[in-house]
Amino acid sequence: MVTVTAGLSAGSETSPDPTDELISDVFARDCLSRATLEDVAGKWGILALLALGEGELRFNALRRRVQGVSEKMLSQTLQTLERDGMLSRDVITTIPPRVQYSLTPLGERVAQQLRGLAELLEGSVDEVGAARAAYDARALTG
Amino acid sequence: MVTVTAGLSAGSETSPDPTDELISDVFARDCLSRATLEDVAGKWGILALLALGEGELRFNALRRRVQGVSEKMLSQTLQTLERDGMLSRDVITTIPPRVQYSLTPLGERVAQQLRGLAELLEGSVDEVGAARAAYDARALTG
DNA sequence: CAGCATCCTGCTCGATACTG
DNA sequence: CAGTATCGAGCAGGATGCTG
Repeated sequence: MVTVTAGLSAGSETSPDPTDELISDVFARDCLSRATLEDVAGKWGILALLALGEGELRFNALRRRVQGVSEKMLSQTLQTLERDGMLSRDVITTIPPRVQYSLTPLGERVAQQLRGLAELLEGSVDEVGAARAAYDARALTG
Repeated sequence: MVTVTAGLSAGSETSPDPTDELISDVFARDCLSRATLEDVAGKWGILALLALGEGELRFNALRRRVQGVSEKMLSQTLQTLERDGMLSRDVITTIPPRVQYSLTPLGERVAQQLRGLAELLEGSVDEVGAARAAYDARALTG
């Protein structure tokens, strides 16, 4: 795996694997793909993207959908995701003001991946619950 | 969407949608699926699962693969994922001691989803980079 | 309604040192 | 090698109040 992180070839670059077409690597500390992964997969990022995957929403509707998120964190999360090109923010200057959030094509693709993950986990609650119970029982008995 | 979080039916449960077979919901604050989502999608959780998706690894090998993770955080992350039934920890009592980490079937399924996400993002670095540049330029010019 | 600014808490995380 | 224990800094994140 090539781990060049800024698109620049290192002085001693030797093309280790010609079949490898990716120049970005989520395992590399300073790679943009890893930073994006953290934005997208963060606690609130996932839920915001999943919610918008169901259709565009206004700020407070989003806030109600993503239970437990504070105004501050939702605002912050949305700004980060907008900066990463995952969603677009459309201001309708009326009184009262309205702001519609919707996914970009890139955001849609990411949301689709996240949906798969969320559905898998929602369908595995029993399995996870059993695993936790077994683990905790083990911890008690040694 | 039914948002029962513990498999218990609320007193006023009215079966809002008969076609909905899921009883867990990642959007619900206290649902186990959401907790699991946070464990799995956390900063280090994703990378640990992705690394193990390439094959079983020992502690320090995992630590080298997941660049930037501290000993403490890796240990903590692995414990959480083991508790959730995503991976298994096999101790080989030799001197020096060896511990092999490998994915469970559930972990494999989760890792597969994460791989799709990671590959998508690795392939979108240019798009994300451009989006960030545009966003930052906007912020400067007002 | 859709936010930003401010303050403040506490939990996350990294560094360091020690154990089997 | 594979961790655990402890400590301290810093950032995540909640509460509150204000603006357009």
